Amino acid sequence: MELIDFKVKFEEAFARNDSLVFFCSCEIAYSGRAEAYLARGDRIIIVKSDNTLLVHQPEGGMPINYIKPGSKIMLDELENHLVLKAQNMDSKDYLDIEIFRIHNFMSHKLEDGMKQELAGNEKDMSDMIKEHPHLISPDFQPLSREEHTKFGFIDVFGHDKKGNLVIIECKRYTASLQCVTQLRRYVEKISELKGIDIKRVKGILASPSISPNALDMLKKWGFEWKQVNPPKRLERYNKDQKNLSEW
Amino acid sequence: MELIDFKVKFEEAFARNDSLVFFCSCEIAYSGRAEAYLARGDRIIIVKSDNTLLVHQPEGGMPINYIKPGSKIMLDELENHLVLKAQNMDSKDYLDIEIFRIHNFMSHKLEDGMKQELAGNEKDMSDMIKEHPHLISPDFQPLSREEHTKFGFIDVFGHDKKGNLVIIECKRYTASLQCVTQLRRYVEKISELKGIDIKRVKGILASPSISPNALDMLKKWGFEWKQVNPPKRLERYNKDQKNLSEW
DNA sequence: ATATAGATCTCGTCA
DNA sequence: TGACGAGGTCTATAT
Repeated sequence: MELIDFKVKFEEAFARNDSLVFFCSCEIAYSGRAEAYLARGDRIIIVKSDNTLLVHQPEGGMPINYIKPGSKIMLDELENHLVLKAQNMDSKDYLDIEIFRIHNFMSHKLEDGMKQELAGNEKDMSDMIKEHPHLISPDFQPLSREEHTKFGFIDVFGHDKKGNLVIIECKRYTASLQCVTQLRRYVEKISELKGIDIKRVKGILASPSISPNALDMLKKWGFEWKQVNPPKRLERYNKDQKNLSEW
Repeated sequence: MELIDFKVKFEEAFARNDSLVFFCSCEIAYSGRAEAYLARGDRIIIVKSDNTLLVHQPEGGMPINYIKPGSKIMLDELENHLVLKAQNMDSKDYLDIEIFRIHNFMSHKLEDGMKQELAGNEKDMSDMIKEHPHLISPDFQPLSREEHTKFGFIDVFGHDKKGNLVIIECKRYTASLQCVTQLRRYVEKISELKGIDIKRVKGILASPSISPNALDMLKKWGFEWKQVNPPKRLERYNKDQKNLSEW
């Protein structure tokens, strides 16, 4: 496709507020929170109806460049090529795409107001622990599942039969050193805020697995690890789907 | 475009190992590290030559669904619609896209082996501090900029004129509570590993700004904050670009 | 607006 | 391969 034809089509589609995608050979400069340069090559460029811009290379899961929703986008014509400029004033990001050749272009008005339902995140996991406290120990009595309170962002909070406070930090993946320091910070904060001897505040890390160093540090600080797997509410639905398709 | 025509084009392009993009009306189920369901709507679907699959809604910067590079992808024909299935065995992720209508389709073999050059990341910042230690204090004498050693992943390591060890943690953005606990962990580890009184190990957090709570905790633990902005090597190049375009 | 932490985080790097 | 931390992280939530 000739650049000049592309320019017309781009501007028509952009004016209609279509979503548009094109394949091109381009060179890219980014300036904003960092500075970046990407030499010439073939890329997939997406401009959404909310003025999000994404640049993908032909391999890899992440965009190599992007500019956030609500940016200013304009296509300028230079002597022998085009420059697609995107600027986001909020984040102070600037992206310049010098376009030398267009391989393909397409645009369409897309209609979609759906939101994804998701299960198996950390919130679901802390809900599960509060509902089934025996997953932690027969001794554990949950009081609340607080997210954002003045006491901190504790996942599950409760006590044991000896009258100790119990703070549980959930992780849906292998717990790392960072998770242990997070738990430590909460235990110290609660002890300080409630004026309770830190020996009476028990910290428990609940996760499907834990790294060796994290476990060392956890024990060193007198905390416990309890193996808990995150819940998957929709699993059966998907199993059915898969079984169906296998036949 | 008819579904049956799309199926032919998709399979031809997929066999050629093209990158391909299409707009469609679809319904999506995901099962893997979590479980998700997305009701019918118009989306942008990208299949890359490395068998990455991305699903974008017409608004927003992030993909609503995706499957990592190296997945198995197949397009099945059902009674009145198609199902695009993507499976990644490594990450145990399964994505089923039920396709009811195709709005547009395009494919092309894309050639790109370029890597992006990026400046202004945390590594650049720690390099800058090692080169210009006065950014921290006239007292600071850097010894090394280690990344991954047995002592931890300390950004800049050195000493002051009183013979104290100095550990610097750099952050290119506003430092949070987490950054302080990270610094604390490094200071404790170094003190322990080198058998040095923890009072002789100074922790310094270098960042453009710091949250009030993080600063409180930092002071409480006897650490210091030093305001340092991350470097931007290519800034002038981009400034020139911008000036150019403004004329 | 800022602060805080999760994420189907992803990605690089090193032991 | 697992562990660890950065990221132009992004996004959601609460203050």
